[in-house]
Amino acid sequence: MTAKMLRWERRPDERPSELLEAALRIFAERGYANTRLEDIAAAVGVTKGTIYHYFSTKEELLLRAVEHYHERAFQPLEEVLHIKSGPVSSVIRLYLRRAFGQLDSNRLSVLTLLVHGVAQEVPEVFHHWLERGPVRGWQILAQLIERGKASGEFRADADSEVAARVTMSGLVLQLAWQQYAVGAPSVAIDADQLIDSTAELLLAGLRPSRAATANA
Amino acid sequence: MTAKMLRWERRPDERPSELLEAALRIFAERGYANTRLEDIAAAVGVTKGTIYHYFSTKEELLLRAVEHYHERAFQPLEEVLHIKSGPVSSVIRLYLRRAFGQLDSNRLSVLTLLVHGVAQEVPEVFHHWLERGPVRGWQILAQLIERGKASGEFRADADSEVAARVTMSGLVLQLAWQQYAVGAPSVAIDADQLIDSTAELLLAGLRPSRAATANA
DNA sequence: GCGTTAACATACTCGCGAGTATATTATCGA
DNA sequence: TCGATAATATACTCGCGAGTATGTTAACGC
Repeated sequence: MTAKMLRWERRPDERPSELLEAALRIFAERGYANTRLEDIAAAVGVTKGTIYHYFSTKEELLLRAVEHYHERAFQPLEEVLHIKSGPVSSVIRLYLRRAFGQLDSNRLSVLTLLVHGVAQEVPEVFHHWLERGPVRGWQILAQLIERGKASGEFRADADSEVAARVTMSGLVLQLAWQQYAVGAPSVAIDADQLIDSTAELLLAGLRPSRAATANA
Repeated sequence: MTAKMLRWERRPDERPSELLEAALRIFAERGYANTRLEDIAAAVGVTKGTIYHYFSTKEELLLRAVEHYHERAFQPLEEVLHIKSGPVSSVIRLYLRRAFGQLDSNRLSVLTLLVHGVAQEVPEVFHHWLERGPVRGWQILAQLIERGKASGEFRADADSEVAARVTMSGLVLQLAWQQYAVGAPSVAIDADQLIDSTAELLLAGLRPSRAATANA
């Protein structure tokens, strides 16, 4: 047994992302203002000073944490744009399930609440999140709808921009609120039902009516 | 000219609502954490001590301010449930316009961002807002959709719960984000187009398909 | 092995704002 | 008109946590 044990390690490469992930998690749990940098440091096993070695301010830490999350989150989503076979409806169903299904929607919800919380305090973070997150999200869906319009699968007079926006943000908000289902029972709903029903409603709204088809 | 002018008035009846309205406005502008009670007091022409004469804590002030807003906001919305003539579609269009149209959606957006900001700090306020605001909002719409299903105007297999939820929260979030259109230009959109297109998309999604009608 | 320095820790400052204790004064009732 | 007291102002406390200044040590290059 070594009398003098190694008390801490140098981890210049892993530290930053360790800190970013802990930061996002704890910020989301307790809120930005209620989280002390010491808490984040402790969660990683270091102290506050270390944070300031890598990040200049609490605000920057948050911004970088959000960036760090978006980097990974959007890869599987943008993939669906490469699917060219089969009806667009199926691609849309797949897209919505990938974006909001499974466990990761948990993080997404929590991040949504977090950034809204700092919208007035740190608007830059909120803007950044808006552009890299939701806007990208609905632009992908809008593209898919446009494709369906071009192929005749969807009504030509459908407003794809609005349809994409409302669908995506509706799901985002509903799922975010699920975090608070305890304490507000009337908010709770099954996530899969929410996603699937929404997809079907959207597709039904986009499908050409019989009348319009007859005209063509 | 009176040598000794009246420097302040006693207004035991008006003060509370004056304070509540100023509080909601300033909280929304600057965020809950960034707002000092002294600022709210100053906006009304009093000092911090006066606030503590009427409200026991900053948290209570926020809660009461949200309540105070909801009291007035939902009256015109619940009225539409009494409209029994004409197609349900028209009632739904009217409802969405009343809920989100005009200037008051401004307040609604700002309030939405505000309460999300305190979701982790002061969950009670958030829960309260959720139940009295959004939940009530989508329950009204769900009722209308159910009525349309009963009358055969809408598809019998439509998921009115999910349709109402996603439509309402989608609009809420989109309109809330409009507050930040400056600084994030790709978010900006015309509010009326947003509301009208959403209404048409929803109604198109609810209308029976020709096939289903033929079966009946 | 042995400086050197980057990666950490430790110990402070410092301002801010919620809450409180206390002083002042407007106004009502008798 | 004169207490009495509710409505307001004033002046403080006090804890908290971001940021900083300065130590300490792990690990790499030579």
